[in-house]
Amino acid sequence: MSNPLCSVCTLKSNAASKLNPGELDLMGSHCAEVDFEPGDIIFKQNSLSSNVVYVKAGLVKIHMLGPIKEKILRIAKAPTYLCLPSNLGDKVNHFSATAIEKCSVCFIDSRIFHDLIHTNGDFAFQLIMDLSRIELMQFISCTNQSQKQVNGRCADALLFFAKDIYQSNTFNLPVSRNELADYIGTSRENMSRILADFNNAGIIEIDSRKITIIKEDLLQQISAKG
Amino acid sequence: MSNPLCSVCTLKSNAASKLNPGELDLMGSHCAEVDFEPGDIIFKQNSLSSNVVYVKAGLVKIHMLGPIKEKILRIAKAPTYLCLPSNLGDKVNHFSATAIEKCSVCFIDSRIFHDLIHTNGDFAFQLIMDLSRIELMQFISCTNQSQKQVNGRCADALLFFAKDIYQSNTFNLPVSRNELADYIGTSRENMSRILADFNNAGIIEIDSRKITIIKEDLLQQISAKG
DNA sequence: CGACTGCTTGATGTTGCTCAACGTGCGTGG
DNA sequence: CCACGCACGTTGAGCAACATCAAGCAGTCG
Repeated sequence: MSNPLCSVCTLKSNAASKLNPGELDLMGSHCAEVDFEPGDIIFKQNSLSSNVVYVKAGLVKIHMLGPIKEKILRIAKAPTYLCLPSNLGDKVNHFSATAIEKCSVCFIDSRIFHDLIHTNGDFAFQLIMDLSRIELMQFISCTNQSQKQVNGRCADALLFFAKDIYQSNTFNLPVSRNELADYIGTSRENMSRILADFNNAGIIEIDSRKITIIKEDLLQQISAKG
Repeated sequence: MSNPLCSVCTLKSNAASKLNPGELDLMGSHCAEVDFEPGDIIFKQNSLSSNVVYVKAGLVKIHMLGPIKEKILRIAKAPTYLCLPSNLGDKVNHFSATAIEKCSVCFIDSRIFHDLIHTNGDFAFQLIMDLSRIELMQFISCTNQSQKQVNGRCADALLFFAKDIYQSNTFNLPVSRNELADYIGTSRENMSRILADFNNAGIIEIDSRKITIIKEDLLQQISAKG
């Protein structure tokens, strides 16, 4: 844990780049930076929280306990704010966040954050834009999840990792099959089967957690057809 | 269509109640109020939009065209803002809104809205709170939808109408079976069957669109068990 | 070495989707 | 006015998709 100087931080959020030096210093003096290893819990559902969480670098999963089992709601890449929803709307976290790759995270006092929203309109506006964009993505993924069937959803997930996260058709899955299943809403066993099927069909190549997308067009088709 | 006086409006949003008289007049002068009948489209996916939409009174559905068919994302009761996500994040609507009961809707120039966010921190903060609360509800409903099976989801929907919308165990369904199916993510036929089953089991009573919940505890149980 | 975790595969059951047929009420146009 | 199409609702039968159960394998850690 360190007490960072936000003003010299090179990994500022869209919103934070609207702050002036004085405001950044204020934020820095009420802010703690922590590093996390894969698997480390950043914050947990139902715990009290008085911080806004900003992921400066790394990859995290947002997840919550559903009626049956764990559900991964979103896989979020830095830079992103995490705690806005549960924190500003309520005092207790309604979901958990866990690092799935090495992460650098800032915990910001939410009173300061609150004050900055009040005093800096550009900052507030950027936050609203970000929240809006996330809401829209949530809408789309919710629709896909409720209408596509599992191999369509699995194709979606693979393309998501390739395009949005790693910008490469070869990547190391940062999550286990079990987590992947929780993400696309199926069982661990099915997940395994589908990946095996894709592999056998020559659509992807699997070497444990290393995935290579061979026939991207086919994967796109599977994703589209549902 | 009328040119309303926002300052004397008795149905102000949480956010708008933070505005001062001058700001309200400014909003009023860039605002148009329109009434909608059930079934009327308020705005449509893929259409261009330069307005923020505020539902002053009534009930609306937010829906979008998925890979297979229509999906109802949210059923929203007044007062609520609708267009924030697609409008501030982008120029085109990424989903549609349709009245499902008589509605009174204000279309507000989004530039003015933008300006108000910049100049009035309380207003911006309220919007962020509202967006956060909606995002959280979206998370929960997404988890439920992906883990519960259909009759659990159907129970959820019935309880939602009874508790959140009508505050009564007897109510008139404002939507068709088809729409209800799109809402909980199943087929029209299944929807019909499940309602018939609930009816036969004495859990609810159906008279066309009039629903009476008889055994709420049982419905709660079905909802919880998934 | 044994216990454990993560992963895979096959066999078996269940859920719920699809298809098809049919009834109803409503509005339109002949 | 009736015939017709159309949206909505209901019901039954059959089947595909998917979950669950069960067993087994490889790698890892104490």
